[in-house]
Amino acid sequence: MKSRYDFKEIEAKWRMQWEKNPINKEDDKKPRFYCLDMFPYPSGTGLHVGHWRGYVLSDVVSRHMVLKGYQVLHPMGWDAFGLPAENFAIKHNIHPRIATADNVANVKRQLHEISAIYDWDREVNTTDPEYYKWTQWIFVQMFKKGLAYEKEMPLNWCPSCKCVLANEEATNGVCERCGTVVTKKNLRQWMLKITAYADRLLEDLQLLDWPDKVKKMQSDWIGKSYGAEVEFKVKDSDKVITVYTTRPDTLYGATFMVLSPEYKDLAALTTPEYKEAMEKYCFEASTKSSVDRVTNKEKTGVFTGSYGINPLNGELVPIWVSDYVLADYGTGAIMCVPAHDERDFEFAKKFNLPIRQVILPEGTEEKELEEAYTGDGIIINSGEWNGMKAFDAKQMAPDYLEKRGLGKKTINYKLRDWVFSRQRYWGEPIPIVHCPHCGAVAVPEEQLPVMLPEVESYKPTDTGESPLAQIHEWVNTSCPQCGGPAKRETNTMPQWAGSSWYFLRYVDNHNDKELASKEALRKWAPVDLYVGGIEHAVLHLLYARFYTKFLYDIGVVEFTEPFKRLFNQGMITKNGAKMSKSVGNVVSPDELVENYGCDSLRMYELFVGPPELDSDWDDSGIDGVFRFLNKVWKFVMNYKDIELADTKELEYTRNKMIYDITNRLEALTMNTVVSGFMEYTNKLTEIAKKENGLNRVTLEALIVLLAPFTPHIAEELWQEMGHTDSVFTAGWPVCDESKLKTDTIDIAVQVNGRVRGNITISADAQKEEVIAQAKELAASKIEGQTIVKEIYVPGRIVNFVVK
RNA sequence: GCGGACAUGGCGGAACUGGCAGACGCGCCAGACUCAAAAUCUGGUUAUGGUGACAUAGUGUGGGUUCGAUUCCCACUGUCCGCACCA
Repeated sequence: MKSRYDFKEIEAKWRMQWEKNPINKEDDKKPRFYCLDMFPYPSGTGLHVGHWRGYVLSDVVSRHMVLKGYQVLHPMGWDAFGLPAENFAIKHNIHPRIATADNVANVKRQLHEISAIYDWDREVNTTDPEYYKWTQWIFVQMFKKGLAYEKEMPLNWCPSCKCVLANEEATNGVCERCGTVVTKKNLRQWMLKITAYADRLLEDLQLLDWPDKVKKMQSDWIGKSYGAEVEFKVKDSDKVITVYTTRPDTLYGATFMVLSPEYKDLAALTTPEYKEAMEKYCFEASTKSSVDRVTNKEKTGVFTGSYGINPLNGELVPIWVSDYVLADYGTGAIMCVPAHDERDFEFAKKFNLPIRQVILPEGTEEKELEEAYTGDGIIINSGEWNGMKAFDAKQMAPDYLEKRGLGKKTINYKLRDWVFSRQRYWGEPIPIVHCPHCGAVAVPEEQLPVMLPEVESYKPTDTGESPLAQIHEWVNTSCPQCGGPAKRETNTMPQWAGSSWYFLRYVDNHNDKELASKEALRKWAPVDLYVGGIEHAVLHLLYARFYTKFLYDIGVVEFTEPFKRLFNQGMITKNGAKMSKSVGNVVSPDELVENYGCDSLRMYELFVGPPELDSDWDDSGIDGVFRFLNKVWKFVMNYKDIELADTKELEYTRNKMIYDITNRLEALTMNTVVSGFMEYTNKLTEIAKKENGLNRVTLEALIVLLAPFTPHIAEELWQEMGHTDSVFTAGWPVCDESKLKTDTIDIAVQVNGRVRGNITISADAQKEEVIAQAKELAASKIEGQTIVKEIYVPGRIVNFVVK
């Protein structure tokens, strides 16, 4: 008998065993389960204890499913294109491929320390030409369907990364990667028409078992709104200004209009008198960053000199220009109802424009407004609409306008098309050839992949041109369509391209005929459980949903959503800060594994706190888990050869343990699973001491329950119990619920809601009997007072209300 | 500014549909073992009062509903997150 828990020896031994004989073999007689982690970027810093958290959780689930008799797909790979490797390459003049390969090797070594059941035959790497061939293939399909198109427009430009950014990468007007304030730059770029999927991306959210928070973030990002487009004729002009409004019910209250500085007809609408001021204002607006446009709270603007005509009452309304109106939302022009919109109110006050109230809060009198009133009420000052409820008027107005030819019902989205090209080296080349005769032509599918060429300098330029543009022998090619001289597209794809579909490749990663075979996809996809951080809520997770829907439309996959269930694990911080090399607070798992072992660290990762919340790392807590595993070791060693008949108490405790651990594991409340293990081990130890023994069925149940969490020690103890096969063939213990009913129960006795003691009674005792006993117990507290009411909640509580 | 989440001992955190608050762990205190220390084991550990059984208060603050509230409702304070002039 081994008296000491020698984790080093045990863990090395079982890692070798599993390598020889994996516990998770494919077997189509079994049901299947696809459990996926968001694949890592192989950074030079390597993994820290925060990465472990998600990987351990998904591995616990995977191993649990194996024990439940499933065949499990639990793969791992590398999201390896991207800026850090490229920046490293620029600094040290080492090809990003080499730096990436080094990092992959190191992170892979660290991943082995987790002892997850990854199937490394299924490894994918987004920078592998055999992989990005299919990333390019998907782009070509989108191009053929008109979903990938070129457009020149002002775009988010990060002056530090020297690269354009998608809207999703520039929230708050700041670069998502480096925090630099984003400016605007007018560039020709490739776009993906994700807006064509806006409605489906919104509607299908309801099919998903995802955290509400993520669903809300996506639906807010898509930003669907219902309203109307209304046409305003311009006085003494043939121009018409169409505005978009979600409040057509307030149309009678429109007292002026505002155009964005980029509005297309602006020059024609500006009278000579205001021309100079207008040009100055528009020039200034164009040089402001989007952050300045927002943070400069004070409203600014210039009058055009023109007037629009309110289509309902024929009133003349002055037309102004202001940068608070966005060029790329709605029509770039708005009608202003200062009485009922805060921004319009502010503008009207600043420039002394009229304010007319058209909604009166119910039960009040019309009086001068101190601020915009945006609530519901009764329509006034609005011709034949007077007396209606604003809410009803809002519903009715679009149809009303449409019938009279004054406007139409409209739906708008905040979601914009996805800016898909980047002016950087380390990414997938966009498989397009520009021909002076044929225009943009897709590279024929049989010529894919378009390989990323060697280049002398990886340095990005300030001009918005990719480093690839310098390689003339690569750039100059012939047109696949007419054979004439042509030039290759020199931009590359954003990092999100490879990660938007990688979960499909795992199911059939060696396939060189198609992205993945129908059979393999049918077998494994979509993903049953997806585990990763919340930071991708509107980036990767939105893009992957879009790709999946597109691939569904062209018949590649047979499902419309990639991830059935999503779990967002919280971040692990150190001293309250996100772990980073520059802050110097990175806690590496390597040393902890060395000192405590993989099993202890796995269990402690789950014990630090609720897995969906952020937790601050504290090394000292791992001692508790380590002590626990030592206790389990001794406990099993002490009692494995002493067979005791089941007592009622033991039977109950064992079944309750199985019941609690299983439920908590399936709810993914892993911190309570760990505390549950400690609690039940304490209880069983007490029983064993009292009875002077235990039994096999109880010890084995404990060992199997532990197996997904601490697989090495579980295998070793399983062997100590005399088994020759793996603990993962044992099957998940089943709780006999009939044993959860006990003969006696404890009932708390309260007087006026305050607990005064406990009574232990027979489980099938009648109400009268319970109350009689409770009364006896509480006699001294009731004495001298009268019982007004007796409350009896069977199995829980008796409460006497006394006066 | 708008929207959302959260608030429990010295610390991390438990508490299923309203029913014995503080499980479990860390830390701390005391004891055992030891020449000594570490490790290990045993006991204690919300606060106040009492030698004591016990009593009283107590889940951010103030109110409400209820026989009974950490849990439900209202207001406030604080922390975190998302969006950021989307008409």
